Amino acid sequence: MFQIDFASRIPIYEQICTNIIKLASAGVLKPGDRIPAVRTLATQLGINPNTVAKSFRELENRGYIYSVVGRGSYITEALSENSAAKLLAVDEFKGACENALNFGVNKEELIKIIEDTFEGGESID
Amino acid sequence: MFQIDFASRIPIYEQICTNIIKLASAGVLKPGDRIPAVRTLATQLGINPNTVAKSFRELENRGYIYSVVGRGSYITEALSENSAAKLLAVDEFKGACENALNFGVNKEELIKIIEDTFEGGESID
Amino acid sequence: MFQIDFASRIPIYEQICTNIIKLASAGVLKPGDRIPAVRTLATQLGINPNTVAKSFRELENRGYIYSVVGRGSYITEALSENSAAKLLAVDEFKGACENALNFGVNKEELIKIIEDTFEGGESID
Amino acid sequence: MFQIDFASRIPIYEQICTNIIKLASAGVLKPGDRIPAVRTLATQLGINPNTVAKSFRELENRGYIYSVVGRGSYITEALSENSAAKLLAVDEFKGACENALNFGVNKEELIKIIEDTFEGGESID
DNA sequence: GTGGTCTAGACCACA
DNA sequence: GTGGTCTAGACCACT
Repeated sequence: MFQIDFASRIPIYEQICTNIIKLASAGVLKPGDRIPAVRTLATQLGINPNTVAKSFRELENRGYIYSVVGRGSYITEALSENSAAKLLAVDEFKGACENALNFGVNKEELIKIIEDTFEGGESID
Repeated sequence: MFQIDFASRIPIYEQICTNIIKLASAGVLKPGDRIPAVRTLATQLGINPNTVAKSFRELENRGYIYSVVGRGSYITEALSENSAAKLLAVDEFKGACENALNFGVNKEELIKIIEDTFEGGESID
Repeated sequence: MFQIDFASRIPIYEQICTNIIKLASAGVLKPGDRIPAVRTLATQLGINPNTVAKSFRELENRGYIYSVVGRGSYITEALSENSAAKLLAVDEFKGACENALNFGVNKEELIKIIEDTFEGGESID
Repeated sequence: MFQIDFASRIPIYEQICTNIIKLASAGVLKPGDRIPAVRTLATQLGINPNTVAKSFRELENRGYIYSVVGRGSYITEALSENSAAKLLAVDEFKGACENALNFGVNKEELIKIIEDTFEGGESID
């Protein structure tokens, strides 16, 4: 299904969340689809079931999946092909934003970049 | 000089790093400038000197300051007001911006994120 | 695993770094291998866990190991038996050798230095 | 006379020692020459006289200079043009030697390099 | 006085 | 159990 980067500092449970979102962005997982059982996925990835369970709990909290006892976990409408990619893009944008702030780029500069981007982008269509 | 947010999940030593980078990016600290002594800053911020020392070590590893025993710590050229790091941050921001545009995030959403970021981050005062 | 020379002027944390590098260069530790936990090693060596943690952080900065919370620390590819670092060390040695020759240091003197170095350093046992 | 690198981690007093040895290697300072007074040199270099005094003490301990109260410090025969360069070369060689040891280069390899170097080098003459 | 090293504790998130 | 962060002390070499 996907791989865990054990060398990464990003918690495994978070990598699982991101990967499921990515699979949804790619259209591999669609709303209503059943995702693998906790134990199955844990075995596949070679990690502790508790860790997988934690990521499912996290995804459920965010409203991206819902779990039914005894049946499994399912993708919700909130994690459709387009919304998933959008979520990742927004996350990346947030990170870049904070980074820019730290290096003293001022707000106006950033807003100008946004406006340039949107102007250029919209005229292409 | 700046304030530490003890309620934040971001480690104190990292907050110190970020704040020094911000001060340099804002032009308050210039290359060659001496930054306050470990113990002095620790007292000012109301934290343990070891924590301050840790952030100085971190900044030194990143090449932003250099420390000399018996003399103090100094800002390097790498941390000038218009450093390469700043340009990189702007570039990354541009990329994230385009990506967000491609995935249909609208302009207002992005501007809101910027405003949230700058609100939370601007504790330099 | 190895011994710390408490009488040495070389910081303990640096001795740990060096010893791990030596073990890896000797092929005892291979890329992917897990190194002992901070607390375990600290107990074995009879030192404070913080000191061990510091050396692990240092090794991680140099790219020789990577640490993951909850899992442990692992040797990276950069620290393989025939790593680039080793080749670099050999190159540096060659340069120093030629330089010594140019300044009239005689062969016996150099060989004596080598023997002194290897005598002091070979506490891997 | 020479410059101090304040950004370097090498203690200033040691930089002074090395620089005086270098000047002797270059033939600028010859045995019997008087080296500048502690206070003069301190002012020139922009450092504390205590630091200069310490390096002079160090050089005197190594037998490279001798100081006469009220008259100044003088280069000894031990620091002649050739011997000085040799000392530096030996120091560099020692460092390279330790480094090679750390990366698991074995003694025989190093000795082979030395022999190759001396073979190649002596036939050039 | 400066930063660097080390110890002996504590609490946290993650697995 | 793992590593990461933080505090409160101490001693050291260097300026």
